[in-house]
Amino acid sequence: MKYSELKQSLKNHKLRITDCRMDVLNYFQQQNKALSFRDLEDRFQEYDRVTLYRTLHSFEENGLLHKIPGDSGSAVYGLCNDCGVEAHHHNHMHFKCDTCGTTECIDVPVEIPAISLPKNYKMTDMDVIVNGICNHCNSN
Amino acid sequence: MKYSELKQSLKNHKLRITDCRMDVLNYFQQQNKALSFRDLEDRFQEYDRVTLYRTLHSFEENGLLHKIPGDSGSAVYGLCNDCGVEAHHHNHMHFKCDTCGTTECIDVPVEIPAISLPKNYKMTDMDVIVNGICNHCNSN
DNA sequence: TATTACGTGTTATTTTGTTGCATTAACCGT
DNA sequence: ACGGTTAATGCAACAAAATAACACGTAATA
Repeated sequence: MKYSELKQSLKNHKLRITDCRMDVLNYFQQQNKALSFRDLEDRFQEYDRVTLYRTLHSFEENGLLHKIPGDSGSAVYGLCNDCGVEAHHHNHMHFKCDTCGTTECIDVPVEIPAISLPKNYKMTDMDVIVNGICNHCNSN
Repeated sequence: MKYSELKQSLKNHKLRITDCRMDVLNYFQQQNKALSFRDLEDRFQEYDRVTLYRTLHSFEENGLLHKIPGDSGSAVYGLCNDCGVEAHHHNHMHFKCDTCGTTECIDVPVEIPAISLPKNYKMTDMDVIVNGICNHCNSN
């Protein structure tokens, strides 16, 4: 992704352009998978841990990243596609590979099935996490 | 739930009967919702932190509890209904209330919809987390 | 380019999770 | 009921993850 596009992406989400943010955003774009704080820490030793935490938080705050539910303990983040500063729309699902551990956002819109919730419950949103074998691991 | 039933439940999952385990299991039964380590730590100050960690782990190991995916960072656990020592069967879904933050296991079997995964992906399991307003918060 | 508001690095602190070891308690057979 | 074996507990130390405070530097705007 081009430098100018990254910059525009940050601007669109009302974030100032800084070295750290450009690098982190670029890394997410390149990797095209969900990343944890740990991943960033390993990759960007030139930036302070605290700065990386703040980068993730500001990205999440401004709709550039979304937290992906997982039972691993530490949070994992994925790029948002069409999220504005205010509202998130995540009609996609998440796929976690049992073999390599990678989590991806799959752009198959989730057909919300006719889930009959108990009386007086109201659904506003839904997360679907599919576990299995990803295309990469499956071809080995 | 009666003392003898709690005891039997522990035995069924090949766990020794101890004060801590009885109390924790009883608490899960009473609360009837997902609990975090933090919840236990607050409730049971008479037990050492380490013991509570180990209690959660042994319960999970032996199919008494299951970890529930969440984006909160720290893990949350829910009671298993029909899990044996070896295999977990979680065809139920999880509901997290936006208002009170409570996570519950809803015993509505999840009809796995016809999700068309991309080529070469293979699904083995699926987690569904529904966000919304729970029955309690909805009636206020 | 000067001002302002925000981002960064540093340090310190808090919270969270783990490991090793000595003591205690539960289980099982007799 | 007793005694031996094995597992659970508490304690202390440690390690890792996350947050807070503050001084300094830098991006945006006019």
